[in-house]
Amino acid sequence: MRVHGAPRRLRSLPSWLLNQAAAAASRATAAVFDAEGMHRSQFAVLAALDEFGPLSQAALSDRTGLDPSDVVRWVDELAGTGHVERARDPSDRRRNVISLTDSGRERLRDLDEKLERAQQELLAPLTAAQRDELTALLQGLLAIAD
Amino acid sequence: MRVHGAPRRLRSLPSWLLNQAAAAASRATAAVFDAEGMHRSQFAVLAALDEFGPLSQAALSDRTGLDPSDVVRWVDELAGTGHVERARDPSDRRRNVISLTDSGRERLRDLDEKLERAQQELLAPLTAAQRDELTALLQGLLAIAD
DNA sequence: CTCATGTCAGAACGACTGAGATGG
DNA sequence: CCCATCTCAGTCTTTCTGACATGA
Repeated sequence: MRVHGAPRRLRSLPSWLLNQAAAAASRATAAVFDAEGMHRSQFAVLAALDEFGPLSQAALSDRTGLDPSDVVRWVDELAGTGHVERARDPSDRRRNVISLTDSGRERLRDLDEKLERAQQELLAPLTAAQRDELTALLQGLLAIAD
Repeated sequence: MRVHGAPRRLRSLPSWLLNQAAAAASRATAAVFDAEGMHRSQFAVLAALDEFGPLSQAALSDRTGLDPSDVVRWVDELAGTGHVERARDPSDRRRNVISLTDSGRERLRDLDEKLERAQQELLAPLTAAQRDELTALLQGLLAIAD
């Protein structure tokens, strides 16, 4: 993508810059996920399960921001590849309890490393201090505390 | 969207933060474009024409980052609403010369105002200094000089 | 009855691909 | 002949909507 010659109106507009930067970020991480035969959203699901333990699909939707109907599909795939397990919650039989398998945990560690390298690549034009600052500002914008 | 309870792995990952922030930015500006019956990409086209004067569609694609085949459609619509004019370039008859009409220039000023308000809303959690810093960091990330 | 949860099919959208027509 | 430009049709992806079944 050519952005170097963009009009000032665009290149000084935060919403446009965020969209361009997100596109660059997607390109940077796509290679990782493609190589692993895995999808971004699946990584989000694995991350949520690793941090919070077994969760219902509704809780997974809340934690990841994924649409509930999409959680169905990603969990289907992750269950198919053995990275998570789906079980009925005995205490509330509407719910599925999704839990991480050892294989899922391994895959997550794999992805951590490779994603870290992708971040370095994406953020290459920035100094270490600037990277931290950008991260902090984005967290602030999204009202997320780190 | 619920991001407040996202796993640390996600909420400290710049590529994820950029995607979430871009989604928030799209939501903030969608209201403006919808109300004006106009699309983001049309704004980008108008902005490029206003800053650089009449351009071929290929040049518009370069300036805006839009796909050439999408430029066709947006210019179609903008010509239909009278905001731009399409003329054959006499010096190279493969090319269309797209130029902004007075009506297009007016619309652009309209959008400037309303988009500015949308930015304020989007960036509300940040101080003025932080907003400038975020803008500068994103420009740096995209290797854009302001 | 109501609400929450999970499931499914498909709509809507945006970004892109490939092929063809025209002309330099 | 090769390349640039524009156009069109259609794919691919992601996200979301609406309807439904099950169960609290």
